[in-house]
Amino acid sequence: MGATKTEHFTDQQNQIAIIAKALGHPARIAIIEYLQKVNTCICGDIVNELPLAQPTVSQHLKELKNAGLIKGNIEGNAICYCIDEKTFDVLKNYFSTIIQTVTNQKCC
Amino acid sequence: MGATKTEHFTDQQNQIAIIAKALGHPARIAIIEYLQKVNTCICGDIVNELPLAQPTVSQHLKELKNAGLIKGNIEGNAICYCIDEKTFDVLKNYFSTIIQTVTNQKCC
DNA sequence: ATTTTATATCGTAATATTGCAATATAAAAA
DNA sequence: TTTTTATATTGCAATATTACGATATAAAAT
Repeated sequence: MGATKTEHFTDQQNQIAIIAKALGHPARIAIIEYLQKVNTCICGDIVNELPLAQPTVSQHLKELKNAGLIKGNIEGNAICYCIDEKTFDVLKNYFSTIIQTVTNQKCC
Repeated sequence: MGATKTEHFTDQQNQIAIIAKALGHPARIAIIEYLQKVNTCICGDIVNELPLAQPTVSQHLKELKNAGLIKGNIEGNAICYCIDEKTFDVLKNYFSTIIQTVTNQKCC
């Protein structure tokens, strides 16, 4: 026990959960908001924006990248990061569908 | 070390992270999808829908409720659960803004 | 009153996450 | 070529999450 029982759920359920989980930390939200604010890919500079040590930031960036929320291109000795909208679109559409279905719910 | 440094981030960043985190588990996504499917509040019945023991489901329901994603009303000896769209709206709008900002990004 | 049904809480083991110092890597600058 | 700069990886301690058996609670049914 202790580990998530992913095998009991559908691929789509697991995929949505993985994306949501990656966004489930304020440092990672702060990274996304920074990339949104500068509105371009950023080479370097992310570590200085956050109140966390460099290895910690690197780890958070890796998780966002694994979930498909950001893209990273090597650019010399720096790495250019930017938001990958496609994955945000997946989430947005998923939530939109839920909201639409539920809006006229005959509920308590 | 080990604990999330919430105090370094804004209230909004923490709030979005808390909601996303609550959705970051396939069992909780499955619960949301079940509530969406039946399209009404459900009294009882959720435990039988999931491949997890009753205390585990109860715990997941509590987390969804704490994050504001579902509402629960006591109805006799059962509890009626349903989706709380307001919180999904918060997320949807948040992601919509990100997507809009980023769509014309001059990126790598 | 007792039993059943639905749900919550407690305790705890297994596992995962968070954060960082130390170190590694690899390109750029000197 | 040495140093600097940017980032990743490793290893580990602190903490959090996941899952569930056992047990508690409380209303409904008998």
